[in-house]
Amino acid sequence: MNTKANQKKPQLEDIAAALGLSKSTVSRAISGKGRIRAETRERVFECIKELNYRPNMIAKSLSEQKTYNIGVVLPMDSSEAEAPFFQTCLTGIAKQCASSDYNALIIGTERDDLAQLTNVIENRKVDGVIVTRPTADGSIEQLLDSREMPFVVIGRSVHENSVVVDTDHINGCRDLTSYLLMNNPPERLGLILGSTEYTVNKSRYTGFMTALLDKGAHANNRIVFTGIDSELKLSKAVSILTEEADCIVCGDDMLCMSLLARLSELGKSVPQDIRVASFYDSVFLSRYTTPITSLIFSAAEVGAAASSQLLKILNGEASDENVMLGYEILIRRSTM
Amino acid sequence: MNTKANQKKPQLEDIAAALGLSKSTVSRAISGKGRIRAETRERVFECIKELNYRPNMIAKSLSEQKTYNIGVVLPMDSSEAEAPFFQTCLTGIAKQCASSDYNALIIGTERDDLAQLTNVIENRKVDGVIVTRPTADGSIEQLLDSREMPFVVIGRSVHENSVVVDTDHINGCRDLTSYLLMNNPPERLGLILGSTEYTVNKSRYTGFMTALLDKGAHANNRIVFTGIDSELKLSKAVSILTEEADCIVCGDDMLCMSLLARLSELGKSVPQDIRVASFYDSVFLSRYTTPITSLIFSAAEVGAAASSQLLKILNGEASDENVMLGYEILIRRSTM
DNA sequence: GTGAAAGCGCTAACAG
DNA sequence: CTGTTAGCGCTTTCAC
Repeated sequence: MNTKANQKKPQLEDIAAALGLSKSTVSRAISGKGRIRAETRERVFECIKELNYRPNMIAKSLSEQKTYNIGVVLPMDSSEAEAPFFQTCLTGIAKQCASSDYNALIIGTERDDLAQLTNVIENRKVDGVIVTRPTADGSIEQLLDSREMPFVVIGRSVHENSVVVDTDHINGCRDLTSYLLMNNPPERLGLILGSTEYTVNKSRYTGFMTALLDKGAHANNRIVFTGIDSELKLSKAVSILTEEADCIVCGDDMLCMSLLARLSELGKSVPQDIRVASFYDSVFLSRYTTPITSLIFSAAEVGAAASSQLLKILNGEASDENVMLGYEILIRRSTM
Repeated sequence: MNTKANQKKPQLEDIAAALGLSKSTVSRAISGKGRIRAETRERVFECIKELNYRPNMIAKSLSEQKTYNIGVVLPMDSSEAEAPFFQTCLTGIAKQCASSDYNALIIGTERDDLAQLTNVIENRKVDGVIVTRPTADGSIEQLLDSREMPFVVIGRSVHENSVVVDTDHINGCRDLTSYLLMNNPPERLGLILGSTEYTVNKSRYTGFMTALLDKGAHANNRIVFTGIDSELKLSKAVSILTEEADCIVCGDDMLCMSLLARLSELGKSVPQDIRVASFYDSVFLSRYTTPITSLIFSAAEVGAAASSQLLKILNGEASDENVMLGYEILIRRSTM
């Protein structure tokens, strides 16, 4: 019961001494690498518990040239900083990392400012990186690739060597659009998509267009808007849409929320005057006055899957395969 | 121009050799500690640039027993995972850290599950911690304190030795409530606050009550609800509020959003039938159909201030003083 | 003002 | 199967 005194953190050497073994034997017992007698391992584990030993990760890091951290590239532009997707995604990443003794380290990017990323790479603070929102120019992946930093991209990447984890946005958006075209088909179906800077919006566009093709219809270009990345553009788009569309699909939750606010200002009500659906759901839309029909998928699962892939790569389990996750479509009042 | 070949990362030794100096001298030149001739330092810096040297942070860590990481304790309960405050706050933290060669490492907590935090502490992955949402039992701070991990708390803490960075919620909520009581005073002012688990909600309650006291009024307890932490409780509260209140103040943006959805279901319109204000603003409310009057402050600034304080503490600049940040009140249509 | 050498705590050959 | 010995790359006494 003298555990209260001598509170110095025990290290490999201490437990080796206590057992009359050498550091390396203890190290092997812990790592499970190399030959070791089962009984010895038992004794080591017991002792570890008794002395409450925890390895010093920094020393381990230096020796193994690994940090046991993965970087998470997150958009920090004020326009995106509040988007629920990234936060929820981070939840999944953190949880998955925790189950492998890894931790998630934040890397903020603003527009094309990759300073934080560059620093993290140069300071060797992470073993790998998850890119949560790839951009159209692939600059993030390019940087990562040139520095030989393993990475996984969430969403479609323009970069060739990327391992990708994504929701099937193309088919998802196609299905949602098809649904709209089937049931009580709108006369004039409009679309609003966010910045063309982000690859996900290209997938969404493709899905939308494919659904139209399937139906033998074609888009009314006057009411199909892409690259809506400012309130001004949105404003212009909405003023046309309210006149000429009877149903609008939005690229994501944030955009949809803005759209809904505009519609309300103009005295248009959903779904009576105009129906609305969204290609991404979040609490913004599920709790909206009129719950919004939307494509729904778990950002947390996406994050977890991305971590899982990255960790496999880092462990040499060469799983450089892409992962495509599912989705559901939730029909809510906004399109009834 | 032979920089392309020999792409091994240079280290202290290399630049020492190139200059005919010793590692220790170079180290001193970089750190600025100890005596060193100005000219020597110049030469070292030049060489560093030329060879594009970056110190190995892991080695530095081991030697200095520092990680150059700070942990950010973030709620990951599904109920909070989408709350904009934390994400925006993280933005500020990351930015501030980046400017000091530090990085932010995510620590998720769910309810009273402090497993991730415990692991991070035991694995010595961070030098200090920022707690973004202190709970009523002070368990996080207690753990941190017992492990002698420096930390800063965002929001009021029940723990004595905490350094606190906070918005002045008490006065903020008092001012907002006072405003409501002054201009076109409601007959029956209701309140809805979130979980009593979180200290911030206590501050808000205090502010609300103080405003009533100031006015010589007292609360109508039938329409003052605290501890609303589930849809069920909210539902019950709302059914009473719609009958008995003509103006409602909400604890935060998430709660307010839920309230607004309920009101809408019940056919009540804001502000005609009932006025609504919120003790915290976010994109949820500013872009709502009817923009909501609310207390507004910069989560990013809060995060930045917290990092800044923590970094000072870590640098021994013993700034264990609390920081209280300002706020504004934004009057919007919901209370007109 | 500068250099030599001893760590920081762990892992990984290489011997035995 | 286990012990010995070198590192990993930087910081930091302690001499000179």
